[in-house]
Amino acid sequence: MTALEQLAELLFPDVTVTPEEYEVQYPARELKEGARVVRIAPSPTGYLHLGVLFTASVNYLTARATDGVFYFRLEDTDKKREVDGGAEDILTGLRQYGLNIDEGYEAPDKESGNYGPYRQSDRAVIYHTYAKALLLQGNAYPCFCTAEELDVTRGEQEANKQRTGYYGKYARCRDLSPEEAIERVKAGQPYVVRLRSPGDESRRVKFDDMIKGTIEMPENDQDIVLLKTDGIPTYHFAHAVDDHLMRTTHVIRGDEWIASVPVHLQLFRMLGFRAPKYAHVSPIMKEDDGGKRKLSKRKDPEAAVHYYTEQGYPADSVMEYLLTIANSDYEEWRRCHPDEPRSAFPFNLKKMSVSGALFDLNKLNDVSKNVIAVMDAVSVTEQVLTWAQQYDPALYEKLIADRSMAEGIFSIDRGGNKPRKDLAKWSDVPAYVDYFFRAPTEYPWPENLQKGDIRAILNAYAAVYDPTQDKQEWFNTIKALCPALGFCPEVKEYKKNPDAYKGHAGDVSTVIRVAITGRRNTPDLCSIMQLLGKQTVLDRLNAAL
RNA sequence: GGCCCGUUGGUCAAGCGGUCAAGACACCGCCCUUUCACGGCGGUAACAGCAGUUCGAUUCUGCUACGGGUCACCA
Repeated sequence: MTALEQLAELLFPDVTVTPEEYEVQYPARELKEGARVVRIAPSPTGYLHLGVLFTASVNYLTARATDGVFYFRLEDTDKKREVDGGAEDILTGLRQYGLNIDEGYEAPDKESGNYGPYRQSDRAVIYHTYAKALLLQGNAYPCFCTAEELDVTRGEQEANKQRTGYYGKYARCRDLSPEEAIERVKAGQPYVVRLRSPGDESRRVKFDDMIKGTIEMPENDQDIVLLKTDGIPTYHFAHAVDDHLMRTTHVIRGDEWIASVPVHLQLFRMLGFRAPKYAHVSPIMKEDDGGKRKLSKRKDPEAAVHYYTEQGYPADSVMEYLLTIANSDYEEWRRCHPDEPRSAFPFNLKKMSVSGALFDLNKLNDVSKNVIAVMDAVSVTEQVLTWAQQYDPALYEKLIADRSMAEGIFSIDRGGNKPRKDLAKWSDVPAYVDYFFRAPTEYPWPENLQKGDIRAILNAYAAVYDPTQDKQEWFNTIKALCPALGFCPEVKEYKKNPDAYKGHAGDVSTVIRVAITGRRNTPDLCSIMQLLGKQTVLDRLNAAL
């Protein structure tokens, strides 16, 4: 056995198979022409980020649009940053937003698909197998430099205005003999495994990004870390091994990775893998002091997907909004296909914007109003209750006490061609339904009316109030009251000769509206009165006098 | 700082050498209307700057400015 072989055995005692065997175990997928295999591969470092949801959506739609595969891989290779329940939070979130996976990690003891394991911490031996092969080929080596030494080197490089990093003459462990490496390993020195990069900084690599277009960069000449001291792979190495073995055809990820593509391409080549196609998605930005910056987990509450849940934005609304950002012709498609599932949209990576979009709450609200406007009352009630139960117990109590009343409230002016669009999110509901549950505390009477006129109107109406009237009858009653009160029954008539009247039928109905709801503006008053019931209406009429 | 990428109205965004430079959100006005909302109609508002290529540049090239990303044993 050569010294190199001895070193390989010493470093990777757990490896019992060869890369070739994995090729057999994970064969090319049998899919129809053009089908794309994509994935979402988050690391469980906290709650689900809007950017991850966005990228996941893009992957999901790509799979659906090509009859491909959308799978989930858990990148839990950084135990320091890992957050308890992080993976579950992400999975729950994706499910909640309808991004169902075709295969992959689903729970700590559950996964589906033939290309697993889908949790990187379960794949150690696979990475080691490939690292060992690289080592045996002379394409990888153990490095014993400590963090402190690396810091010193970086300091020198910066002082000398050199590029920082582990390359060329700075790659001190690169040419350690196998014998010496063996000795140091046996002596218990910690080490990482590095790639022996064949790259040359003066050469250029070119690749086609499906979103950004053709990009040219200097070749990678850094001896990047493949396996960390704990034997766990870095992102770069895991990416190459996993996406090859899982037969990913298109890597669609955040564009913070674009600078690493030369490293990735090099890794794929050295491992003998065919590189996937890349598509780098621009981040969702946020306005900040007049400038733009990436939505930040720390600074921006709206970066967390659970923010939208708490605010009560329906999952559909958020997804619809995200899609309008992803492909700008989505809105038009939606108008033409109001009932189709999102997965039917002919999504195309090439239609994605190259630069990052500013997150626009206005637009989200508008999209969401449209989403909610076409829901039926039963469904709205259901969702409001579900939301309120968790985030607004007081509202929940009010609504659950009389569910049919709740449905009645949400039925007002709903349906038909011109539905109301009052609600953008469930947290708008408390203010919207407020007056159904309590008598007015103040009365914003119309300024143009005298106190005496108001009393007269209220008295006159109370005398003829009939709770069984429908909307038309109701308004006819109002009109009939007008002449005796000195008001004009017809608005048009009034406008022709305003001085002849104290006001018009609209003013009369406004007075009643204010008395009953405490507001000048509400949806259809007749419906409101019907829901309130006779006794409540009379009580409020009297209270206002 | 090196290396990448980007820059069309307040925001999102069509455009891919010849357009009076789409559309959506927001804003404003008018109409409809018992209030509000919905809806309809209309309006304000943009090609970062400078060179070059071209008969002609928002579209192609270069430079400048500004913005973003990245330079870890994090992903």
